[in-house]
Amino acid sequence: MSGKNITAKQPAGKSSPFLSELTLDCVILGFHEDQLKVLLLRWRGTQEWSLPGGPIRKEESVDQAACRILKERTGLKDIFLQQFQLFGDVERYNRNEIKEKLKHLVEPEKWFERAVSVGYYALVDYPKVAPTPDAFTEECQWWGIDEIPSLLFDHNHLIKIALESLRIQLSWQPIGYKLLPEQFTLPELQRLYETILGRTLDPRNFQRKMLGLGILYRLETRRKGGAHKAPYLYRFNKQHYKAMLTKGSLFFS
Amino acid sequence: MSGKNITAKQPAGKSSPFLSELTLDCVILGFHEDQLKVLLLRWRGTQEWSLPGGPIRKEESVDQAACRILKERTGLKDIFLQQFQLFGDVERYNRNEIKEKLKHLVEPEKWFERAVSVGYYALVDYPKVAPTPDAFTEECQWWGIDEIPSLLFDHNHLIKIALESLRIQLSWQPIGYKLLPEQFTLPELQRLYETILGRTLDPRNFQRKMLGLGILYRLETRRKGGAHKAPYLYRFNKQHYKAMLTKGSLFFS
DNA sequence: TATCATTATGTCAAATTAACATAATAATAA
DNA sequence: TTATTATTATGTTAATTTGACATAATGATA
Repeated sequence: MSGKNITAKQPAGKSSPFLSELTLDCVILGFHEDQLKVLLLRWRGTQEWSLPGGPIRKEESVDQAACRILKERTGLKDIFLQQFQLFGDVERYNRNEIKEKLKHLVEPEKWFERAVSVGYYALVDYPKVAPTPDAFTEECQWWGIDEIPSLLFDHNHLIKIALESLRIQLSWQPIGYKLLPEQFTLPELQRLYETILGRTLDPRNFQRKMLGLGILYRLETRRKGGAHKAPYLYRFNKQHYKAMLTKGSLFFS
Repeated sequence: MSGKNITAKQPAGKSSPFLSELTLDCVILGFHEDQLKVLLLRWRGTQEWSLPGGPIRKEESVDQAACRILKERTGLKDIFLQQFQLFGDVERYNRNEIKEKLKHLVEPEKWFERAVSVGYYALVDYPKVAPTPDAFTEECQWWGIDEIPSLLFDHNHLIKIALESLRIQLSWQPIGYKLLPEQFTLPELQRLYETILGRTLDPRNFQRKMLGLGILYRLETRRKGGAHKAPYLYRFNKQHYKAMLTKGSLFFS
């Protein structure tokens, strides 16, 4: 979210003609029960939700800030994090409507005049996350991507753009497995792709394409437990992935 | 570039733990004599070059700032502008080596402690540009993309990333024509693609693919003047392009 | 009117994609 | 123990797209 900096000292540029505030917002995505989930925070004493986020420290790079925020909210590190866009509309942050909702937490005159925010999305393994609120919030919770309420700031828009970026990147790079545990079955991976892309895929074609990439390694073991044929387990194979990257493939011959 | 704000009032966050400075850098690309060109500025009294850019005004959105900077340096508006990345390394901006080079222009203690910069690239029609320096610079000039000197800040890196983004976008969307005049021939377009992608393309396959997109409109007239067969002129067709966009096309069936 | 440089164009083989149905099997119920 | 159920694993064929390839046409100039 873009609110954690609201206790910071008075905005710098009070006398400057230039804006000076930058925050970072994180669209943390998980996959659970065949549904994409996003981690949201509820602000103290309100029913208002927003994305996790906050300002960037002077001694850390923007990427490091994204890692830090992710770590603080989920307990996870070494996670796939992708910067996807800077959101720079003039009125995205400092709006009376928002200040009114949060006035018991922040005196309206303490707000920065403006804050621009850089969006990152993270792909995490759902059960590994320990959702943790920050100083301004009292609840940190997964929300189904189709059940998200109206959020503070421009965070509904941010999530929308994050998903569009994810879909595009997913068509280029096999990053889907990052939302799954280390070992997963092909049907699980397929359901994940279907969820993100929003349409069904043919299992035979999916398998051919996915295995054809040569980046998945089939294990000896199968996943047992269902009342049906036990599926093979797979793991992502970093070696093969690197080999694939060198090839490259695009629009023109 | 990230230097225009150096005369702004003292950095805000002097007492804040959070960074507060944001600038914008613009990779303005043109195409001339079968070469990609980028517009660079030479700083007053130095041989140091950088990208055009500057801080963002409080009353303008980040996109608007990009338009403004582009307009100021080239005289052009309504141009293809694409945000491609935020550059947020801690030491990208405030480095002794840079301050030393520009100390006759800016007192070293006047520099912001840190500035993060958002990169945009612009695709312009080369002959339409009127290169214009800003307050800190005395020369504004096109440079061949392969002849760029060592630039201030992280601008060499910025250009590299801009080109990578452009190549990727070019494989998705037929944006190449934006670097050409309103009317152009297929061989011209092909040479442009070859230049950006860095490899030769087969003219028959290129034509088939490009015309197959249905977004080019062949004019009656041909371009005369060369000692050879006169090529047809084409124009981009916005109608067809929109139709194409709705289709979508990706990795999975 | 011959020459030169460049443009315009078509075919075929190979690779990729889309569409489609059935046999295998782990768990559970009968 | 056997049958049932739900799900997984897998192969073929036609359609489409891609890659590789060479020649005839023509505007300007000599």
